[in-house]
Amino acid sequence: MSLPTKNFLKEISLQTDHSKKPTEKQQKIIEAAIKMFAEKGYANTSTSEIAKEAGVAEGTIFRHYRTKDRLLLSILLPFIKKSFPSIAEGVFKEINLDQLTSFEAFLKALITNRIEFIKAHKEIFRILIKEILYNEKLKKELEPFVIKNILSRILPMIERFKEQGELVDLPAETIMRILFTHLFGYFISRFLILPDDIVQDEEAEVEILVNFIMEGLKKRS
Amino acid sequence: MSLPTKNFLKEISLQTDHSKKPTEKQQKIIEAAIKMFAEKGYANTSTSEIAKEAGVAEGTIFRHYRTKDRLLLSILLPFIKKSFPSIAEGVFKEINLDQLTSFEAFLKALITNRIEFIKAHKEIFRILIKEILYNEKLKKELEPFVIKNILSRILPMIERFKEQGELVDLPAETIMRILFTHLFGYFISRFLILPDDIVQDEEAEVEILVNFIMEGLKKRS
Amino acid sequence: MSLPTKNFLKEISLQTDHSKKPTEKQQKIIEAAIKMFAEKGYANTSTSEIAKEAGVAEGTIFRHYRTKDRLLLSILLPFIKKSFPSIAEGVFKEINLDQLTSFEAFLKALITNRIEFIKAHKEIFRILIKEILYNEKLKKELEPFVIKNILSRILPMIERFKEQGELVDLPAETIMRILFTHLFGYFISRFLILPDDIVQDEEAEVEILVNFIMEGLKKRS
Amino acid sequence: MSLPTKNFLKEISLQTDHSKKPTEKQQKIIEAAIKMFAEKGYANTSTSEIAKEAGVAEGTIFRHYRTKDRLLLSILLPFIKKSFPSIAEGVFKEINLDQLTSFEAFLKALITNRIEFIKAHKEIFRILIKEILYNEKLKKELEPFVIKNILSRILPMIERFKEQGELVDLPAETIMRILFTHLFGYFISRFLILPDDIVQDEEAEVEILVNFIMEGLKKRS
DNA sequence: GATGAATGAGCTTTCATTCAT
DNA sequence: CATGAATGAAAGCTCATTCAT
Repeated sequence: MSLPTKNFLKEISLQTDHSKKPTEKQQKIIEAAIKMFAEKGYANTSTSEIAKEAGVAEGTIFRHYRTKDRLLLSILLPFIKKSFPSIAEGVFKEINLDQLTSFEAFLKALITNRIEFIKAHKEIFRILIKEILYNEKLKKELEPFVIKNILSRILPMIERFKEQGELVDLPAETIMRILFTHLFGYFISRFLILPDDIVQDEEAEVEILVNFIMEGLKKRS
Repeated sequence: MSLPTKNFLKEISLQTDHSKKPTEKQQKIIEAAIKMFAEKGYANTSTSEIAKEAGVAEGTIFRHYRTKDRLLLSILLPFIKKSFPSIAEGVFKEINLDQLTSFEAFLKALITNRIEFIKAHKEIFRILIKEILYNEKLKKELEPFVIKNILSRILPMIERFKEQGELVDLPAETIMRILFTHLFGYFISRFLILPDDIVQDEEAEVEILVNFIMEGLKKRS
Repeated sequence: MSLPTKNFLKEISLQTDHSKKPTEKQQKIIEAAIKMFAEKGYANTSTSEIAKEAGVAEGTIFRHYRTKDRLLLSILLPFIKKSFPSIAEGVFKEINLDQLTSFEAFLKALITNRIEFIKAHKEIFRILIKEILYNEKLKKELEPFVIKNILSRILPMIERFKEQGELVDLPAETIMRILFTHLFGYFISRFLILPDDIVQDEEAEVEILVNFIMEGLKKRS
Repeated sequence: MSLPTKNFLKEISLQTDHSKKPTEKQQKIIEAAIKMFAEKGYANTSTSEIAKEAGVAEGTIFRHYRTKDRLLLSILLPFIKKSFPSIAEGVFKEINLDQLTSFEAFLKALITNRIEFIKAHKEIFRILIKEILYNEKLKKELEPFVIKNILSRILPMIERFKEQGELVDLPAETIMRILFTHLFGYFISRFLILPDDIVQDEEAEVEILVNFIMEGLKKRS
């Protein structure tokens, strides 16, 4: 895949101008593409397969999305915008941060929020992860974007809780990395590798996960 | 990719018949393929690229490996044989299990051992993970193999330590799943997503990781 | 060549679904393929040669016929349907059988009819014969079809004329075989080996041929 | 197939210089090639298949025969020399022509002789016919050779018997063509299309065949 | 806007042939 | 002599993309 633009962020905002409502055919195409990309991966899915699955002519795909690349981006970009940048914002909006007296409460809110989000967009999440891993280019282009949006928001949060004496005495970046490694790893394991319905008691699952991380990160006395 | 055989395990043992020493060119081909598959993924790498990278004619690849599929398997199968089946065996051989009085010690030995193994074959690990995620077929064929080899060995171990009162009072399968999710997730995050040299103090890293998991899994008093 | 189906007869009827009108390019492709297959044989003709001859892109061939195999079948199947099953039917339709008082008259009608048919499709006939000889698989798949359609129609005819005392006292199968051997042999010699225009007086030719066969087969007194 | 020489006849005599006895490996190669060419046709048989069947290395084939073409010729040329040029000679040698008072006796001797010859070299005969039909070039190069050798010998014979009043009053060329068409057609039908062992009583078969032809060709009173 | 025929670049694979050992 | 690794040209085929209708 050769991404059509060098400036990923600009592309995202340009893409936003798609204020026009998608036609019924467009909807069908997107649905078909999501299904097949998630199943077989972008590179293993041909546009003709998508067209057949969507019940449209192959030309129709290109009329709307110009290239296969942009079809992928049309799926991923809205998802990325809704997920990464707001990774904390979403939390912040739904929770009154001031009332979060503990890092544990913050973490629980964050994880619950993200799990729900991924569950609501499971297939697109799968596509994104697969392509990040498979496609060095996409990964590279996403990296600064993620760093800017996630790190910049979470790091201060960590600093604050460190000051409050809630977290282990490690550099904030290290804590960040540990947190990220485990959370991200958890999401991939759970949503890309394990069977779909393995977790039954979601609340208990989050409880364990938070406990897990907290015990690893909380200040040792 | 259409895997050339239905019986993955048989294929593995047949593949062992590599009694003939590989040519110099064969070595070059394998090296080039590993490099490119790890970088761009199997589906995004053409055999002509591999040939060019290896400095051989494209025909030479097919003289030795018959298909692109089998080239991939030639890389993955030896790795799988060395990694999955022995995931605990390796640990058992190097450590005197009887002396492992605690689950923590066992976990530390296991993780250290596997990290070293992956570090020694980082690129092949990347290829394997990428293809497992990207290629539903490979995943499906690997699943029973993994279940048989990993679960059957680790589960008894967990039972034992549960009986010794070291582990949280959850079903062994749940503990297993939690352990797997986090370890696997950790490996993927660390070796496929984060930059190569982010971990400097490996011993401390394992310490944190084990601590992390132990705190989450140990018996709560 | 690996024929795409096991059931030749089914394939034939499926193929009939050619309800869509062929494109102009499709027509060109078929014409070019017929010309080149007849000239050089299927195996010695490359799809790129056909494309060049037809004045289309190579991809166009595969868009319409999926494989080189099916291109060949697209040419042969309609011909087979029109030729073999009706080998006698065509005769029966055009001639009032009841009025055929003699085997000689029947034979003459049959031969005249088939010669005209082959002359009208000389190139396809050549392709078919060549492939039957060259391609064991095609021959095998065609065999039961031919037996069913030809033998079952001609044998009763022979029996009838034997009863009328017109034919030599040999088993009907033997007469059938002799007839077949000579007719088929004649067609191959004439249309595949001898120059195109060697026969000038067609009527005389048939006369000689029928005479030839009749003298060999008629009842000896 | 691109025949390696323009002058077929010269090639034949050059080839004769192979007075050296073939090695055991050469024998194996020739046998394997004959078997596979007869079965699948020249174009559908790869040199590596031949090598495997013969139990030699692929290089060995090329060491002895330089090209795949020449391997084919090594098989066909001796056969052609023994068959076509002597088509009558063989007859002449074995039979005392002067004693042949009738065309029928000549024909019977000729046919019996040729049937035995083909039966002794059935596979090579098949290869030759297949390639003559499949390969326009070979056919073209063989044509003058055949004309020169066959026509020049049989035509005078026909003239002679015509003068003796044994044959129908048609131009000798026409009689020749009819004879050729039927004989050649008969051989192809019998040895390439019908099953191997369909003829049980060979003597009766020849009897019928000769009768067949004679009745067609003999002088009508 | 929607279609699907047409394209051509590029893919995997085959194969006759060469040549160092 | 025999081998088989290596070659590269050409084969059949796929696929994203274009464009006339």
